[in-house]
This record gives sequence, structure tokens and C-alpha cells, in this order.
Amino acid sequence: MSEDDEERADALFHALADRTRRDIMRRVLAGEHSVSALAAKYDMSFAAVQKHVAVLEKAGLLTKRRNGREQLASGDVRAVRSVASMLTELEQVWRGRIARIDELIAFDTTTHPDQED
Amino acid sequence: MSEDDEERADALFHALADRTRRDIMRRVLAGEHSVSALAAKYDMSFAAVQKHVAVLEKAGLLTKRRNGREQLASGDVRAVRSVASMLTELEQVWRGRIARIDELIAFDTTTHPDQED
DNA sequence: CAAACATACAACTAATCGGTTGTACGTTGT
DNA sequence: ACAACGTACAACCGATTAGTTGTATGTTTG
Repeated sequence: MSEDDEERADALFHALADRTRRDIMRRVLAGEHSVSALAAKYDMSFAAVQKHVAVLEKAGLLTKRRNGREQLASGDVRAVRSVASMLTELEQVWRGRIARIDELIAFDTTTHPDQED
Repeated sequence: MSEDDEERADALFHALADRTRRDIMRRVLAGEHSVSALAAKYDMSFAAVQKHVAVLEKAGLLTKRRNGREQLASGDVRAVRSVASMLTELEQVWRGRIARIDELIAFDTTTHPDQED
């Protein structure tokens, strides 16, 4: 696990650790939305929402595309998947633990058959 | 999505948004470790590590079991999977978007065959 | 051109975060 | 009994966060 990967993981998990940002992700994964269209949905200032969008963009969870005076945000599903794969990696670590426990059980039951249930 | 679920999601993503805590998760998913055994692995005070463990425990990512004077921490893979399922849910939103786009293309090509590539 | 709109960013504030040290308390081993 | 160990928690500190307001800049439209 490289230093850069860890920094990226920090940014991704942190970006998703806020309900407003998760809600923005749902909207921009469903389709393009301008920053002001998004801002209209929440009970906070335009600047606050714009900052949330900037956090998501920096983490790579969404990209922006200029269209006239609007900035259209679109969710990047690949970034979402990269987070999912980090969790899968964690789950693999756990599987290794279970596999080791199973080996121990197999050892006991083959060398000491009396220990079977 | 209930208020409680969002609060839980906040706690889970926030807990994972720190590299020390992710590293602790790798260790405790691989097997039980006492808090001091964990603390010995990092270049920070015992109290700092103990707080990281407490954050993970509050989020439900690990559980502790007393054994004499030690507190053995063990990773809970179900919590990891619950985070993964939140991401799957996000990906489903994106799939819906793609499905809608596909429908539009199908409509165009069946009603206006001239528009095909 | 001027007014309205969409965005970006700086400066500020209260709250939270990640770390520290110090203290208290139960458990273990001599 | 007592010293060492393992843990928990409070109090503090500097950095960061999530929000605010205000200002500047580019874009569209009347």
C-alpha cells in the first residue's frame, strides 16, 4: 500500500463521511446537475454546497463539465468502485483469518480424531 | 434512508477515513489483538491508539472482549460489508442512469431508424 | 450596455479532530 | 503487599472542518 494510495483513500472515505455529500453523489450518479441546481436542494448557502462539490471533485468522485455559464457535475462510478475494492481487500484479510482457523480445526481432527464433535 | 442509517454511515466512513484506523482494521480482521499490542505498532502514544480503537468500536467496526487485564479487539466483517453495500447502492443509482440512456437510444433507433450509426 | 445568473474564492467562526500528558483504577506476578 | 502492566478518560492544543457572508469574474439575455 503506497503513501499516495493511502492519501487517496483518506480523501475518498472523508468525502463520503458526510450525508450532504453522499446525497449529492446519489444525484450526480443518476445524471448531470449544475452546481446551482444541486444547491437549490439543500437548506444551506450556495457557497457551502459548492465547497461540498469541490471536496467530491478533489477526491475524484465526480467531474465537472462546462456548459455555457453552468458547471455540470457528473458522478464517477469508477471512484465508487475503487472504494468498494478497498473494502473487499479488507474482507480478504478476514477470510485469511478464517482460513487459518479452519486449518487448525483440520489439523486437530486429523491428528487428534477424538476432538471431533 | 432513515436518519439513524445516515448517522451510522457518517460514523462508518469517518472511522475509515484515517490510515492508522484502516491499518488497525487490517490487523484486527486478521485476528484478535490487545489494545497495547496494537499501540506498540504505531509511533504515537498509547492513548492516541486507544482513541482510534474507540472510534472504530463506536462505529461497530470492531468489538472488544475482556481477557484478564487485556482488552482483545476483533474486527467485525459484517460492518465492513455494510459499508460495501452502501457503495453498491450508489452504483445501482448509476446503473439506473445508464439504463435510462439505453432506453432513449432504443427509442431513437426504433422510431427513427435513420439515426443509427 | 446593463441586469441577472452561475461560479469561484477569500476571510471569518464554532465545532470537531488527532494528537499530547497526566491521572485513576483494576489485574497480574513476585 | 506491592510493583508493573493494561486500560480508560479528562484536559489541553494546533489543525482541519463545515458552515457563513462578501466580493470578483465570466456568461447570458433584454
